[in-house]
Amino acid sequence: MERKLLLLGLLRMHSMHGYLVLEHFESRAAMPITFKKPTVYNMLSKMKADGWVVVREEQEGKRPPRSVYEITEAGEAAFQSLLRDEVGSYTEAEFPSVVSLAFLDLLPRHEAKVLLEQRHAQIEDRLREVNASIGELDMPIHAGSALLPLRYLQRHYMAEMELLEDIIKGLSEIE
Amino acid sequence: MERKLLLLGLLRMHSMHGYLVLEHFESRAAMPITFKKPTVYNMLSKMKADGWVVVREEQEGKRPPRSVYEITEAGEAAFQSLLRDEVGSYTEAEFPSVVSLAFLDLLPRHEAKVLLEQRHAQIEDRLREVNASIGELDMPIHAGSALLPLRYLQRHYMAEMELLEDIIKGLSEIE
DNA sequence: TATAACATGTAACAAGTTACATGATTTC
DNA sequence: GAAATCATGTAACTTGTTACATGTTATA
Repeated sequence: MERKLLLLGLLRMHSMHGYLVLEHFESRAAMPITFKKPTVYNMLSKMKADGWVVVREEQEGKRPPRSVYEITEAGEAAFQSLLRDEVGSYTEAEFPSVVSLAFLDLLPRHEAKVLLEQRHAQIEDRLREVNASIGELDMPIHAGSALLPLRYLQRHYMAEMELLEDIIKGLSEIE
Repeated sequence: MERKLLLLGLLRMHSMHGYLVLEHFESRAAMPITFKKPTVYNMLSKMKADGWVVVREEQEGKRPPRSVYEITEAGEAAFQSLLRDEVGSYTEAEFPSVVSLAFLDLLPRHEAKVLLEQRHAQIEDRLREVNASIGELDMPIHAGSALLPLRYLQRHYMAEMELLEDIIKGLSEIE
């Protein structure tokens, strides 16, 4: 559902073709969720079948023709309804990477430390990416609620890193 | 992968039958991830086919017969290898419920507030569940790393609630 | 002239879910 | 005697991914 909301929300701002949509969602630079190519193209044709969008063929110069998707009234109604559903309800996130922490004490202290530091570095990279994409926006103060997901990701990564630091510190101390 | 790790980790502590495994994973009381019935039974038979577990039929009194799964040496090796993979790497979580926040400013302030309060109440319920299951463990201090996922969930829910409170406060102030 | 970027899709597969199906036993 | 719990599974479906397939046009 949240994928539909997101795609409709994007098309609502600007009509666009699939390839452009992809550029928005192939990285987690703006959203804590990603789409792959076939997902986007499939969703677009499903939305067309459902009457949520209409398609217009466009050709700029000699480039490959584009199918530009524009939201319809039915699409806008779907968006409004999805928005209310989604804002008012909480869908659990799953945290696959937390599972393994339950078995941490089975690893030799030193090995655990090395592995957790690896993990920490990976999260640090993601945080840097998010920071970068926030920096790229002009006047982030005026960006309104579009910034919330990014701020959320920032907070989340920082919390994860703090947790790891605590665990690593704990491992070192008891030695 | 993390599901396999978790299932192996459980069978490693105690051999058990599918129904008992289910009781561990149908709620998020101990892990930020859940399994449904067919998933558990399918995984168990896959693990059997892979030689990670052996099955023993057991009958207690006149109850339905149970298939008790016991981890093998190959299963233990798989567990050890999965554990190292998983601890050392970070798998992104997706946050479906954050997506809709990007469009918050499209809602009338008052409606947004009501919906966010609904959501807040739902998270509060989950937090209560987690707190309860931590309370049920005896001597949580000695529980070792098994407690980490629960503490993680606690932190996560609290952070989500704080974020919502901030947003709600922001909505009220600008009125 | 090779490679990256532009542009769109299909087919086969993977993972997990819902709904279906069955049957005994304990508890109310 | 009905309902909940114990116990195991299959079939069909949903969602999303990887791999396959194609062709043009800038760019290095």
